[in-house]
Amino acid sequence: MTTLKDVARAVGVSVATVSYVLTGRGSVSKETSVRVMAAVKKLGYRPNRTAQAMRTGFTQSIGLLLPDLTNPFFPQLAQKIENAARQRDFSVLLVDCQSNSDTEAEAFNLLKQQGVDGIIWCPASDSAPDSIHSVGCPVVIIDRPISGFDSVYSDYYKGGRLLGEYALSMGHTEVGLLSGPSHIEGARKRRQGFIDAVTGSDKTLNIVWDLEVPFSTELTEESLLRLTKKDVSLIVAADDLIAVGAISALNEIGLHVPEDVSVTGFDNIPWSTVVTPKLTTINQAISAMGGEAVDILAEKISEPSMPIRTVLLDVELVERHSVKRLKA
Amino acid sequence: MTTLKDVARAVGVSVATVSYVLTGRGSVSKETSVRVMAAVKKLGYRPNRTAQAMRTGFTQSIGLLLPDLTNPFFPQLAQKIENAARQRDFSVLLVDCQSNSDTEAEAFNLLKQQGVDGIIWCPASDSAPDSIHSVGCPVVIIDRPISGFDSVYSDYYKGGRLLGEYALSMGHTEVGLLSGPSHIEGARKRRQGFIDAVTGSDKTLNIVWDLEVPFSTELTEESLLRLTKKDVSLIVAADDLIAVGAISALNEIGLHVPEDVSVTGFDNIPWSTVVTPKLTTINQAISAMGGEAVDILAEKISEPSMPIRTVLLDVELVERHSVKRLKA
DNA sequence: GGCGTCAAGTTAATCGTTTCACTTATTGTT
DNA sequence: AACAATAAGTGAAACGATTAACTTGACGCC
Repeated sequence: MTTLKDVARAVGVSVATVSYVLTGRGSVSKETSVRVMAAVKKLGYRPNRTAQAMRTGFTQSIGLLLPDLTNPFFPQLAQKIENAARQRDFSVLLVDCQSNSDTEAEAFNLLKQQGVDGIIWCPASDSAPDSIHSVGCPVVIIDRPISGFDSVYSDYYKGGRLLGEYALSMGHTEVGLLSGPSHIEGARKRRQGFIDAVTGSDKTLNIVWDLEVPFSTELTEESLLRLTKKDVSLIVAADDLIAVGAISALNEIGLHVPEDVSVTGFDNIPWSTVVTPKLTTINQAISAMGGEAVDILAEKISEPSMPIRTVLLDVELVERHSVKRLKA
Repeated sequence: MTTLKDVARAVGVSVATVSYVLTGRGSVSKETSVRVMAAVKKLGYRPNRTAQAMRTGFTQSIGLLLPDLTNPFFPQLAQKIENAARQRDFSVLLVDCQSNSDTEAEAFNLLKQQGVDGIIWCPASDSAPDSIHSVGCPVVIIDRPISGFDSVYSDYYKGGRLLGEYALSMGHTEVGLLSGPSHIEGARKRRQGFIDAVTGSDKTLNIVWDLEVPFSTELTEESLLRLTKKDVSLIVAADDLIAVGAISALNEIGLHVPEDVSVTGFDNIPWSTVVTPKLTTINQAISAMGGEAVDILAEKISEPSMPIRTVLLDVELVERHSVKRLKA
């Protein structure tokens, strides 16, 4: 590795001068400046980030703490975040805690130890571990809001409403809910949005059952059993993973989607276009989510006194082929 | 952040002594050792990795350079690698180059600058950029071998053969190949394995067409056109993504899998069980791949003179429902 | 001519560890 | 009793950058 010293020696000036040229801070003549830059280029010098970090306290890296990369929602997010971060000259330290809350709590200590300048965190549940309070760097929360932190997430409530209005408009009257984990606010909001949209004096939609299942293609025993009763015309799943699991389970018992029963999802993950039938779902602005998170974090890093912000991203219904129209 | 100095002051010894206790290197009495450990615990001291890196030259972090996280094969791998690395007390710096070779080349400079101790790299193509030669840390290549580097990848050739033998055993005689990019060795090997298994004096299988398509669900115009000709009973796709794309395209033109035409994949990504029909494919030992890669890299980091190794992982056919038996 | 001002550099301290070289006290050996 | 060997610990240099404080010389102004 070439160091400042090497460059300084090559040009015949002190390391301070080279540093001043590079940071553009001191007062250096145009001529030396040019000579320094030439040497920098020639030697392929790049500042040692470790040494910079030692001196400045900033590592130019951020932590990305995710619950589970095998949930296809997260890789997309991770890609966007990594790219946005790199554009701003930040590296990304990845931690996948596999939805284990102990690992998650320990991750904060780990990231702190590595000296990250900030953390983008998608919580595995609705609460923050104690370790977050001693982390000493900005944290922005993504996808699953926790109060007291900067956060960026989609308008789940609106998504739920959109689905409710759609169900109504397609003439469904008997529906089953495969709600996500109630300890996750996003899941609760989706459910509430749907319920608020379909209940009221003049509404005719009947929620026949409402079951809590994890965000996974593996449904619970109870919900699997419920599917066999054929007492609903539409199943509203809390996310696409659940929807896909439901479609599989329905096929297994000889029920076709959407002919026999309709299904909706949430998230618009890539899977939703490869299953049969293609899934009607709610699209989240993942790219914007990643970009916003990085923007906010970067701002907070350079200006820690910034007030806490919450950015709510708009969602939209994407209609595909998993819902049957019952009446005109 | 608590520093060594704080601990030293609390105990009433020099920083050197504390450091010796922590690293277990110097000669320290049992008693002081105990007192130091107590203070470390009480103050919640953790060595500053940046400072350690400055002194030792090791950052305890590795780079993970991937082509594209939206290909569902990679998140699985990334998760395994991150976990294996963390177990060994390494952090993971993620770079997703989105299959852009300039970004990929620049990533090596970036990772070098961040001071990673080693790099796990899945190349976007068959060749290494120049920047890799000046990176100055071990690199292990994963999934897509390049000669001259430590590498771990699956036995693609065997996978191809397995598929060929299976095709034969199921009585298919007219098959079409959706081969992957010919600039990727893994794709060439799969194809060759298949061809070697089905050609020979006593073999009756006929390769009607053989088209090159990218590793993606988006097929090329040419291959789409070919699908409409209905001149094959089996389509052998170079990976699951292509297989899924083919199934979609076939459905679009009113052909059913496997009744009208059979399809096989390769990789056994999670998608392969959610499509209809579930995909018959080749399973790769992803967890082992990640684990081995980290093991080899860690060894090479602590002992750079280790000889170059190649580990070939076994694959297996997983039979699901996308291939129809033509004759007993 | 003396003084202040400014530009262009340099010197050296600093960040938190690790580790080499050193000191001091204690023990063992003859 | 003298001396070496060892245990237990300290002091300070080093890693590579940034930056405050300082030096030097040139210039302008009265």
